Amino acid sequence: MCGRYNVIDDPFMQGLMQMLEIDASLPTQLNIAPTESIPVVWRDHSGNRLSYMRWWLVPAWAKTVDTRYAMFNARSENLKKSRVFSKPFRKQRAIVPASSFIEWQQVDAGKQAMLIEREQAALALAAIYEVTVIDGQALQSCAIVTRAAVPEMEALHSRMPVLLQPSQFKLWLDADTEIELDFQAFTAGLSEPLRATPISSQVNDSRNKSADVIQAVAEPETLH
DNA sequence: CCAGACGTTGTT
DNA sequence: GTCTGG
DNA sequence: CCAGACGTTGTT
DNA sequence: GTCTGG
Repeated sequence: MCGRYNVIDDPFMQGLMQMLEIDASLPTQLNIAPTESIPVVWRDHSGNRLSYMRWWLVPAWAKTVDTRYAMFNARSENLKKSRVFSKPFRKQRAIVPASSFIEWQQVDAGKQAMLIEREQAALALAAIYEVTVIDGQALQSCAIVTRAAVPEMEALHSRMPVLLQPSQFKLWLDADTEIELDFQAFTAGLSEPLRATPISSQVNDSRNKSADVIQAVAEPETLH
């Protein structure tokens, strides 16, 4: 999973942007949902670049934008064989900077939203992007790559976004490098603990962009 | 060879 | 139940 | 991802 | 763009 996340303009995010060699800060965006426009770091011959892309990948051949298929995530296990994902996986890999992401944990009472974050750093989510000509206009769109949850997170949810370490940034963004399905980040354990905080159900409504959406409703738990 | 169709995730 | 919008 | 809307015919 | 069918 990874169907909702946050960007917060704080020192952790600024530090991540610096590591990504992007000379810009990202404005705070809370409760970002699929189909919204999100900041994405990708690489071309001139170096790393920042673009805003539609968070819902549009296939290269599509003539229109639609949401019939769930393309805001891309399973890492399927990147190579999928007709939609194979070219982006080979040549169009990207990083989505995130302060935290949201998981809904199934509990007896229903679903509890959990905010997942690192304690002392922002997150680099692995992504792929595509460029599609729609009505004569080039549209950039992207999907966040997912993987099986690490054991520490399984109780919360069975899937999670692929988290990249700074040492992997260059390799992942380099279009000339071939990445295989056994890429470390698809299967690695946690390099640092994650913190999971139960938050208000106000986050459920993607139209709610107020600070209330990251309000804790119980004590955080450290996953390690 | 060309024509024409094709795309997905997470959850139950 | 299924599709659309954010 | 979740929330919220969604339907039809025959007739004027 | 890439695969399948003829």
